[in-house]
Amino acid sequence: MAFSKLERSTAAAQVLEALREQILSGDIPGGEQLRQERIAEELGVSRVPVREALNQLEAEGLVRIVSHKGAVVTRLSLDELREAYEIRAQLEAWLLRLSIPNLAADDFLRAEAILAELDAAAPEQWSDLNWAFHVALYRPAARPQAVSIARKMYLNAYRHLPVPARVMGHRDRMQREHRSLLRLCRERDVEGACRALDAHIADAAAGLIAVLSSGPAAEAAVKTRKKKGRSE
Amino acid sequence: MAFSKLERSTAAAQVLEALREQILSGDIPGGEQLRQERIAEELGVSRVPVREALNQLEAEGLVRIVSHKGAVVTRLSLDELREAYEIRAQLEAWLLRLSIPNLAADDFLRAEAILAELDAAAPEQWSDLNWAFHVALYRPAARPQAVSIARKMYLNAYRHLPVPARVMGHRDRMQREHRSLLRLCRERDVEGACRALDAHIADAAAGLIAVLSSGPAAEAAVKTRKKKGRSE
DNA sequence: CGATCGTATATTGGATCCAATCGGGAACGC
DNA sequence: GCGTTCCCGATTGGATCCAATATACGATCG
Repeated sequence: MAFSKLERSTAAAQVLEALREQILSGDIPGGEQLRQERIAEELGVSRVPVREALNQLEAEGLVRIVSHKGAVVTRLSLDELREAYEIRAQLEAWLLRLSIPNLAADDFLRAEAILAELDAAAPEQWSDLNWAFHVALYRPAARPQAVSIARKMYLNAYRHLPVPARVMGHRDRMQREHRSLLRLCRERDVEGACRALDAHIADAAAGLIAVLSSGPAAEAAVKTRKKKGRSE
Repeated sequence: MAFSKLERSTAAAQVLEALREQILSGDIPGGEQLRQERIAEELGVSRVPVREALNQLEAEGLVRIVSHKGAVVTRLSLDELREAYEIRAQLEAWLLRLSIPNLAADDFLRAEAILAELDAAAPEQWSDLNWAFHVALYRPAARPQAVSIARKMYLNAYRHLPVPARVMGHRDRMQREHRSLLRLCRERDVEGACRALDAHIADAAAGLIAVLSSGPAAEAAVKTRKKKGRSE
């Protein structure tokens, strides 16, 4: 079995965590059917906590449940992906605008530390570190709900990027954009920083959409894997 | 029992719908403990679908579940309420900006019909109609996720407005603001309309916050009711 | 030969039963 | 008198069992 029986709080919470992790990482690709029985036995619990977790995931928009048919991992259309990035751009630009005047030396240090970490990190960590960098810049804005929404949009889009496209990805370019964004924040150039942030997000969107629309081959490869069974 | 056994899809979905309705309408006030047993017998189902519904509500942020202690209806702090309105303002201004150039005669007609309906409607319908008006203006933007987020923020804030404050509320003022906003949209005055919308939302926020911070009496009255039991 | 209806099976939805945990109160000791 | 400990009731979490429903396959009839 692929999972180890963790010992923490409730079984439902563990199942939720495990499933969410696997969905957001792309380990379980969009379109995949989630069978309660299989998940239950893989995690060593009964179907009840699995169902509770699935319900929660549905409310989070990560799976879609149809009565008596089961749960399927959702997949965002190109339009939905575009919109997710647009929403991020709107919210994060606003956050940055609020934040820049109050960014402290501490914040800059942490942001730089994250960038340094990102330079050396393995691809699986890029997503989290990238987001950590963004959030570091928004801390003084003190708008947790907005950050949470933006994060949700970020993760929900990122999982659609096929794994091969992540490693060969545009990390250098991203890092350049990060560093110039950080510089603009240091100079308290609100308008410049917001423009840079907007461009940065638009860039990421364009990259994802380019991969998805030009290379349906990769998508197909991911889809076929679901048929073979993922029980190893 | 307060609920009639509806016959539709699954029991869990019915419970979810019923609970969400009651929470968003303010019928079940924030801070209230939700006992599975009671809800189950009131709706004539077992505790299982109730738990599934509660899990979903937790993911929606309407209740908070603590292990082995139960579910409590969440209550937003003043800061959180302020932020919810700010997020609405950001997203809806963006939506309006996208929308105005493409608003058709049809849209204006529908918006006006909603305003007319609002003039005559009972207080319980104000919330839905108010939102329907806003959404009518955003239709050409074709950004369903953003609308959905804004709606969630709207509903989540509105349920905190004590019922007495709703009826004596500022409907006339709201309607004036609605009509001038609509006029600006007709004139394709993007900047003016966005300013008006921003002011409109800020107004609503100020009203709610004024009621909540000046009149903790009403809040206390609501809280005490929870002790008496709501079984009628 | 094809379409349609029925049945059989797999899978989900729900109910009941049991276990784990929390809260409060009583008994005990200091 | 006050604090501590232990136990009991209440409530939630989880497992097993049963019911309902959808899908697939095959039989029957036109």
